[in-house]
Amino acid sequence: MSGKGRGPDGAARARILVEASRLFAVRGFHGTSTRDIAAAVGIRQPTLYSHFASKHAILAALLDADLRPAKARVCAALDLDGSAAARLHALLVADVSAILSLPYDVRGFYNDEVLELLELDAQSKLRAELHALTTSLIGIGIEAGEFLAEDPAFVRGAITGLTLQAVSERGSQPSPDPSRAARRIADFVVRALLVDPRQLAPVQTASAAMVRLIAAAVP
Amino acid sequence: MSGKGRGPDGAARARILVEASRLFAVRGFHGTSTRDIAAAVGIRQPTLYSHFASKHAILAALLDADLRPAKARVCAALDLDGSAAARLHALLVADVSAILSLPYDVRGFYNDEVLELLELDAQSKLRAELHALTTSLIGIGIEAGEFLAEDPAFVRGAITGLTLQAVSERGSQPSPDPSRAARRIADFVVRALLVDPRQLAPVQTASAAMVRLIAAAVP
DNA sequence: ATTATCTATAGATCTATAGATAATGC
DNA sequence: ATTATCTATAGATCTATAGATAATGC
Repeated sequence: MSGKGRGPDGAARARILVEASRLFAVRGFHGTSTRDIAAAVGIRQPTLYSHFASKHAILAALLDADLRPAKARVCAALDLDGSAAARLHALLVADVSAILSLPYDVRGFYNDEVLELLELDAQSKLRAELHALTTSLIGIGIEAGEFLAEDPAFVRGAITGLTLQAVSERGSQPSPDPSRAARRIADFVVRALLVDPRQLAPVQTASAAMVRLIAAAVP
Repeated sequence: MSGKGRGPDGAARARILVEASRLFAVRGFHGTSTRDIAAAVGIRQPTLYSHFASKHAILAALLDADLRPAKARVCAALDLDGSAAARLHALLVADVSAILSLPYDVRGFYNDEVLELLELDAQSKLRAELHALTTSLIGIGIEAGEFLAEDPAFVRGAITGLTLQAVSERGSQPSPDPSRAARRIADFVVRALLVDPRQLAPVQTASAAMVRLIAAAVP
């Protein structure tokens, strides 16, 4: 299985994605060469092109692995019955848990700069949809009088920062207890938004069941 | 003054920093070539090297312009008398106002990846000191019973995310009203941390005078 | 005389392709 | 027979240096 041997189908591709995500996280997309990725995987540089059409295609595959399930989750949260606070809480728990459980180091994904690459139009559009759907859920909470009237885009910035912090602490290993870090973030955000912070406990209770529904909605 | 003319002393250097910051923000450090920077400034690529020893030196100068005053501010906030809540609030107002007033697009600065470059050891160390000082102020507030016992590093992640959001909304133009956005961020963070959210109003009052003291402490 | 700018270019990358080789499956 | 891997390399960059030129200051 060493030397010029072939690995099982798809295994090389999976390893390329894992190692590329780590390198992109530490040095950035442009700061990582295809030689760097190949060296981390233990293959020669041109062999990457048997698995991906281009370096951009590696990044696109990584972004899709993050964004596609995220879109399914936010759509599920918007379709649920219940208060906006409970749904936002459940969405955050499900989102952060899922991100911390990915086999990839996602620190490099939350960098708008990489999406500016023209070759990533589809991922850029998906990210914009995600942002719009998330802010609409925050807006529903504001209109219902559950949340303080903060700018939803501003709140989303805080969520992104908290998520990145959790992802950075985890480093490149999947988190041992993703849901603990996820609940902490969800609690922090919802408590900061609630008009009446004493509602946090009932919101947490309602959220728990919703988390499972949201997770089940991901293909 | 066009063609092969010389500009006033230091003007070219200042323009290089402004344009480089915009390009680094949009495409990242490694995604921006020295040709790109020169083209944005309107000079030839090798002329950059009359003003900076290397491409890294441009980034180092930009990071210093952000980090050095930030360190002076956090030291000033730690030296002030008063509650941790008021001092943290004032520090956030002063910090975010200063960042939004810089002539640079700082979106690319908050990317840990660029600091991994070995040539930026000094800036990396300065950033680490800043983080330690900020988290110590949060820790003081927790020990005093003013703040909920959130992990300070986690709170710092939220602050970073909120700041980046404000910086992204501003784009590459200095903000018309930096202190408004700054107060919004400070209010959000302090309200989320306070054990008793009704303390926000007195904290805001105490903060206002402190903001001036912190700003005056920057060389 | 000084120096900011220019042209020209060395030397080191980096992405991607072409075609050979060897391991597996039928 | 298929295909994952390899070696070799084309062609396009990219950073930085060398040395010429022209604008300013004394």
